[in-house]
Amino acid sequence: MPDSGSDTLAGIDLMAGLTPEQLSGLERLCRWKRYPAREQIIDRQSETRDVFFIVSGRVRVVNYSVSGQEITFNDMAEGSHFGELAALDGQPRSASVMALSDSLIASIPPEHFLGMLEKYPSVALKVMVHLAQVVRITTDRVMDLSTLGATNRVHADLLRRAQKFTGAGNEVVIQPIPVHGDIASRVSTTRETVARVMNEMARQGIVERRKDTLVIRDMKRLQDMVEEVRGE
Amino acid sequence: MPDSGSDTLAGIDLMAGLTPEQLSGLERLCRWKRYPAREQIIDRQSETRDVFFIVSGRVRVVNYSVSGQEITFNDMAEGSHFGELAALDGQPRSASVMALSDSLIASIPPEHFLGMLEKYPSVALKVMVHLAQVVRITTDRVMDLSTLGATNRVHADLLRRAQKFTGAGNEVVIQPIPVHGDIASRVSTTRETVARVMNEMARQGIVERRKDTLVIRDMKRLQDMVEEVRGE
DNA sequence: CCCCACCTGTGACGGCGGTCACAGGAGGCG
DNA sequence: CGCCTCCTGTGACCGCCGTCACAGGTGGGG
Repeated sequence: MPDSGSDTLAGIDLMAGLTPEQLSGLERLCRWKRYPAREQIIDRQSETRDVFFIVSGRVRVVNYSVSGQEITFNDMAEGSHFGELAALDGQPRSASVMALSDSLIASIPPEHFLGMLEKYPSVALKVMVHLAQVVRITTDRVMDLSTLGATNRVHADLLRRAQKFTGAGNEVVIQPIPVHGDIASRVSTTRETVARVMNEMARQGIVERRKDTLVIRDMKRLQDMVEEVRGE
Repeated sequence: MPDSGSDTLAGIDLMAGLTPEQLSGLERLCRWKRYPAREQIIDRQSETRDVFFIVSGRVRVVNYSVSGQEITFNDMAEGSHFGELAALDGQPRSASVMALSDSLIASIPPEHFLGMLEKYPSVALKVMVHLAQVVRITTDRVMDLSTLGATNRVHADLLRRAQKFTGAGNEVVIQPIPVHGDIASRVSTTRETVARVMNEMARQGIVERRKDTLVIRDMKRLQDMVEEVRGE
C-alpha cells in the first residue's frame, strides 16, 4: 500500500511551502483518479490541458515511432508532476504517459493551474526550475545521441543509474535489475545490443549480475570509459 | 546598421506589456555589450549566471563533442533571450552561445532576473511558456535522432526551414541558401551526407538550387516524404 | 509440477552512413 | 587579375549495429 501521501497534495514537490489551507483549497480543484499499472494517463497529441500530480505510484513518459519503437523519456515518482507543457502553451500533448505501478493521480484544469502560478510565485519559480532541468536533461540526451555510439550510450546510462544509488565507494549495487528492453528504450538502441554490451562489461569485471541485483564492481573504471568519450 | 531596438529593452519579447518606466528601471540593471560576429558570448560549463537579451543581431547556441563535432541547438534573433537555465537552477551553463552577426546584447544579473520574475508575473509566465517550447523542440529532436536515419533527418530539417517562409503554395523560396555544414550540424550528420541528399532531391525535382536561393518545387511531396516516416 | 510468458544470450548478415581524399566552383580582396 | 578561402560534389571503403532467428533461463500460477 504505497499511499504515503494519504490523498493530499502535501507530498507534491511543487507545493512545498504552501500552508495547509492553501493546499486544501487546491485539493478541491483537483480531480482524483487511480490508475492501475500499465494504464495510459495521457495520450500524445490529445487535446487535454490538465496538469497532473503524482500522489502515489510511478509513471513513465514515452513516445512511439511509426514502426512501433518505444522511446522512454523519463520515469517519475511520487511528488512529481507532469502535463504542464500543454497547460502553459496550449499545444497538444507532446508525449504519452502511462502508469508503471498502481498510482493515485490528482489533476488540475489549466485555468486553475495558471491561477496557482499567479497566486503563488514560489510555485511559479519551482515550475521554472523544473522546466530548466528538463531542458538540461533533454539537451544532454541530444548530445549523447549525436556524438556517442550505441555501445557508449549504454555505458553512460548504466553510469547514470548507478549514480542514483549511494554515490560513494567503488562498488555500487543497483536494485532491482533494470530490464534490458527498458535500457534500450532509454538510449535508443535494441535489446540485443544492450545484452551484448552488458556481457562484455561483465567479462571485463566491471559489472556483475547477481540473483536480483546488478553490481557495479568498478565504478571508477565505468566513469572513465564514459568521460573518455564524452568530455567529462 | 541593424539597430532597430535602438538600445532599449522595448523590443524584447519577454518585456512586452511592461511600462516604459518599468523598462527603464530594468535597463539600468543591465550590462550592455556589443559582440562582433563569431565571438563567444557564453562558454559551456562556465560559472556565470546572467541572463541575456538580444537587442540586435543574431546568435547561435552550440555545443562541441570531444572529437570537435559541432552540434547546433538553435539560432536566435532580436527580441529573444538566453541564459535563463543557469540563473534559474544555479548550475553551470549547459551550452555555448556565439554571435552570428555583430550583436548588441544586454545582460542582467541572476538576482535581478529572479526579482523581475517575482515582480512581474506576466514576465514569469512568458519565461515558462518559452521554456515549454524549448522542451517540445528538444524532445522532438530526440525523437528524430532515435527513429529517423540521417537522410530523413535532412528531409525533415529542410521541411522545417521551408515552413518558416510563406507557408502557402506548393513552391517555397528559401533565402539565403543554408550552408550544408550548418544543416549537418543541426541534424547531426556530415556535410557530405547533406550534399548527397540535397542532390538526390534535386534529381527528383523536389528542390532546385539557384544563384542565391533554394527553391522547394514540390512542397507537398516533401511533406509526404517526412510524414511517411514520422507519424504525421 | 509443468507450462507459458517474459526475459536473456549469441551467431550471421547486410546496409546505412561516417570517413578520407580529391576535384572543382565562386566570390572577395590585395 | 589571380590567388586564397570557403563551399560543394562524388567515389571508395568499411565498421557499427540493427535485424532476424533461435536457444536457453526463470518464475509464477493454475
